[in-house]
Amino acid sequence: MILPQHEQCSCRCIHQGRIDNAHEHALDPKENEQLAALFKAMGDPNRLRLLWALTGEEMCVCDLARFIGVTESAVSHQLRLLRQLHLVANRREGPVLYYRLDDAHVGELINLALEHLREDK
Amino acid sequence: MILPQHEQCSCRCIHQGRIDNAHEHALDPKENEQLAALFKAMGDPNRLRLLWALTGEEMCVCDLARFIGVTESAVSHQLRLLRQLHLVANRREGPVLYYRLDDAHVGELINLALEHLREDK
DNA sequence: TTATTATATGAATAAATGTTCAGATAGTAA
DNA sequence: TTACTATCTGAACATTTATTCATATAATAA
Repeated sequence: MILPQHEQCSCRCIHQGRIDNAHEHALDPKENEQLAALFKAMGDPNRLRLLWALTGEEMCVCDLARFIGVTESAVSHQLRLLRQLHLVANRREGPVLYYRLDDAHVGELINLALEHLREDK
Repeated sequence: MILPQHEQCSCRCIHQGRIDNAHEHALDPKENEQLAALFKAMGDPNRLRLLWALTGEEMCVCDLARFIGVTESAVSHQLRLLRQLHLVANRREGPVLYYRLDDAHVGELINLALEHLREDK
C-alpha cells in the first residue's frame, strides 16, 4: 500500500520502511460501499434471523413475521432491503410469496462468521 | 422449524405442510446478537477499509488514519470496536500500536462476500 | 363487480450510530 | 521532573435507521 508522499507519516513507526511491500490496491470505492452495505444488511438482529430461518427452507412472509416476532410490515421492509442486495429472492405461488436465500454464499457467510464467534472465546 | 401451535399461520401457504421438516433450531438469541454485532461492525465503509488495509499487513494507527482519510481519533474509536469483537488485535512497539486482523476468518469473510458481490451482477 | 387474503409501500417518529473536539493517558528521552 | 509523540476516551451533535401506522397493490374467489 502506497501512501501519498507529501503526507508521510511523522510517527516513528519501525514499520515505515515496509510500507511499500503491502498489497498495492485499495479496495475499489464502489465495491467498498457495496460490500459494506451487504455486511450492514446482515448486521441487524432481525434481518439475520430472517436469513437464518431461510437457511432451512423457503418461507412465506407471514410465517417469517411470526417466526421472528414482528409485524408483517416490518418483515416486508426488511425483505425488500435483503432482496435489493441479492441476499434473498422470492417466488410467487398465487397470492403467497415464498422467500429463499438468493445464493449459497449467504449461508456460507453466516456459517463462517459463526465459526469465528465460537472459536476464540 | 416449529411455530407455536396457537399461532398457526392463517394464510394459505401450500408450504404449511412442510413446516416441521425445516431445521428445528432457531439460532441461539445470544449468538444471534453476537453474530449481528460482528456483521454490523463490518458493515461500515470506514471500518471495512480498515479491515481491508489490514489484510495486507499490520499498520499503526496514524497510517491507518491517513489511509482511509479520517482523524486518528475516529480511527481509534473504530479500532476499539473492532478489537472488542475480536476482528483485530494489536501489538505495542514502544509508543506505537500495530494493528492486525485477529484471525484468518476475517479475511475469508471479506473475500467470500466479495465473491458474492462480483458473481451475480 | 365486491370481498377477502397476502404483501408492499410512504411517512413519521424514536432510537442508534459515526465523527469531531477537547482533553486524558502511556511511552520515551532529556 | 519536563517535553514530545502516539494513542485513547467522553461528551455532543448530526445523520442514519428500524419500526409502526395507515394505506395501496396484487391475486383469488364469489
